[in-house]
Amino acid sequence: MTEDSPVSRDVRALLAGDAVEVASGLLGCRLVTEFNGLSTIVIIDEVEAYGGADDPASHAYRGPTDRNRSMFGEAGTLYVYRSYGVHWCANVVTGPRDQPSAVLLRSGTPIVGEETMERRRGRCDHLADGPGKLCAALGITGNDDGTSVIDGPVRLAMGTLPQGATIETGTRVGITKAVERPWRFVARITDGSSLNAI
DNA sequence: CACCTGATTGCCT
DNA sequence: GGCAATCAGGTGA
Repeated sequence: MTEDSPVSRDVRALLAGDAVEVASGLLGCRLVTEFNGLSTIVIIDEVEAYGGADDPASHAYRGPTDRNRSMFGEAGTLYVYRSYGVHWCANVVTGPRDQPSAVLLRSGTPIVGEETMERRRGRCDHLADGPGKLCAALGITGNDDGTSVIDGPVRLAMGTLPQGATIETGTRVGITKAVERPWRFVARITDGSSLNAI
């Protein structure tokens, strides 16, 4: 076991709580990848919280399966799943082991490696403003499922939102159960525009 | 083992 | 703004 750096200790502390508590704290944090020497970093600006047996909208609602196993791991585990048979979506697991709870990373503002993201996305706009797009831009795939955001290939780094940014809550997107819970968190600039607006 | 649905995206009208 | 694409996991027979 290696010693935590001050930064990773902060990340661990941040992820210790329940997903709903942790979610807004992830806004402003950096998501970092480096594959084949290509660095990419985004500022996380939209997330959603998912629970376990108490949350009918969660993949973990009915207990562990081959797909959702990572959600039952320790805080900081990455849960990557295939969406609509085409896209990858990434979550950061929070809270104690065997107590499923995770934050879906829905959107980010690119700050490093935009050129790499453009190539991976095959376009020059809307690089990471959606859960599937975010994974595509950062090169995150099912290979990264179960790895740690503390010391794995996909890392979380502490960060803050830009001056004047506010956090807006809303209902989760694309679900059909427990639709009323306000477990979606979006960072916005004071004029109401989204952080990643082109 | 067949059927159904989805924590989405991007193109078309 | 509407809708097709696309397929693996999950559910029920």
